Amino acid sequence: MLKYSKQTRFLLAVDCIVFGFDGETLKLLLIKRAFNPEKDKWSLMGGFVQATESLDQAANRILKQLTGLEGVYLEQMYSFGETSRDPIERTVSVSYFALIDIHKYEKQISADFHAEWVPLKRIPKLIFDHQEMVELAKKSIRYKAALHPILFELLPSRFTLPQLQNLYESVFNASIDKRNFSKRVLATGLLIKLTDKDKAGSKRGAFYYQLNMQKYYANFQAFINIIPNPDSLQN
Amino acid sequence: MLKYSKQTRFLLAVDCIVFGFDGETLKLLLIKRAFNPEKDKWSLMGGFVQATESLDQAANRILKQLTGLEGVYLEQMYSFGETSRDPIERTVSVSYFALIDIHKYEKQISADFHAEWVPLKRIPKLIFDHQEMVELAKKSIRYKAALHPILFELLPSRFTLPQLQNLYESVFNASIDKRNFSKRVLATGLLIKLTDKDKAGSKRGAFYYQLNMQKYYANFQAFINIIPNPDSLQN
DNA sequence: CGCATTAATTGTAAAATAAACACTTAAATT
DNA sequence: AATTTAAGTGTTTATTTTACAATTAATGCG
Repeated sequence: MLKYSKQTRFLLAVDCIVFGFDGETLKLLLIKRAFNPEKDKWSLMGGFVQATESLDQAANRILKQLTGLEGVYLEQMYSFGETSRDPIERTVSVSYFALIDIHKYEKQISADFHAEWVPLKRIPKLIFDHQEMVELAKKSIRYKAALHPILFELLPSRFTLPQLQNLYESVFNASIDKRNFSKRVLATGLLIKLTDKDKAGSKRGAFYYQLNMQKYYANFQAFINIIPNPDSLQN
Repeated sequence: MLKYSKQTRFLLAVDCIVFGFDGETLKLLLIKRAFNPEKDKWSLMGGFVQATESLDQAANRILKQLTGLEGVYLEQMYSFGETSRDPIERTVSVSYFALIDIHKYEKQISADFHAEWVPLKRIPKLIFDHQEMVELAKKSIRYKAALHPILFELLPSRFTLPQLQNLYESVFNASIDKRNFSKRVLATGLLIKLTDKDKAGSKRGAFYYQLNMQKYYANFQAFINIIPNPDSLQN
């Protein structure tokens, strides 16, 4: 078999920035690294790409190892290729961000992989350039969420408007007028109001909504402006 | 030195989708591949990442080889990692798109590298998955240009409003009302009207403008809406 | 030299969208 | 029954976007 024999070959890794939302707080899934180098330090979930799998397959495999979940919302973000980003051996990392419903497996996670949900506001020091990856991921979901309805991926199938607003406010680090917010969100036609309420958050209770999946998939690429002033994305 | 000894290593390539605009037509810079496999077939400009350079450095090096230019607008786009995208040996390609002022070196290009400017509407069959890269690049610049003033990178330092409008219309494959277009563009405050005219395109001549570089760099991240209906980005 | 041609330039009114703003209501608790 | 707490809801104003066509500058031709 013909080969490009003179060329250097590189280690390829995939790193996943996994976001979750518990109805109150935006969180990242981090692990205590189980092997050297940087054993026991906080890290994103990552792993080496195998010879037989594509990048997307690698990302999905790694995410499944971490969370047990398949079919998670996963999007390639950026490839990090500074020559000395891994002190042991040069490794190029293809980063992905994932948005998952935190409730779907709050438990199995930490048991199997020493993983933990950490509030985005209190991310510890991370290994290598993972800090930089997290920063870019925050920026990326803000950017994308300003234009597309991706944040629903973070919510359970039934959710309330106050929860949704809370999520948007967390992602954009802004407070939004609730009258205008509900107008905008409902105007998308993406939400179906259910007849029962979530009584957990208040005495009165808040009506549950669910996504109109038809419209959700149809309009996913469309621009949907939920955020008042997109200039908040500037950073 | 410690190594991740058990892991597979991969060839890493960089491929550049280079856009140019001659005042009339949007074009891509393509080359006739000089080596096997697929010798003499049309291809994007690419090359293998070297052991001592970062991904960005590789992209800049390759772009310089092709165009002789440095300091070109270059942005990492996406990493392609299907296992058999290169039939010879598995290669992961990190793609970049570049926006250049076509006039800066219309000539030296084709001489040195068998490169040619090809109208975007008439791209020939390309090797490997380069077709897919081009499609993604078209989509990416459309997306980005709808929100940020990147298209100025395609224009010479002095340009006219009709040229600029033509560029936007080419990128978005749409026609825009010229009164509304000039209002929007001028409202950004990014343009400085010069006192002389370009007499090439019409009898009356069109005034030259240049970028206010201060504002350009300051507002680059800001959202600038020049495109009437961003839903045209849906595809 | 005036006339015809061609593309550049410019403004306004109507419609749509976004922003600002506060009271009422449902349900649980005391 | 009264109190507490958060959910739910509408209107007015301001801003932005859209639709739409006549005038002007310069050239070349008769």
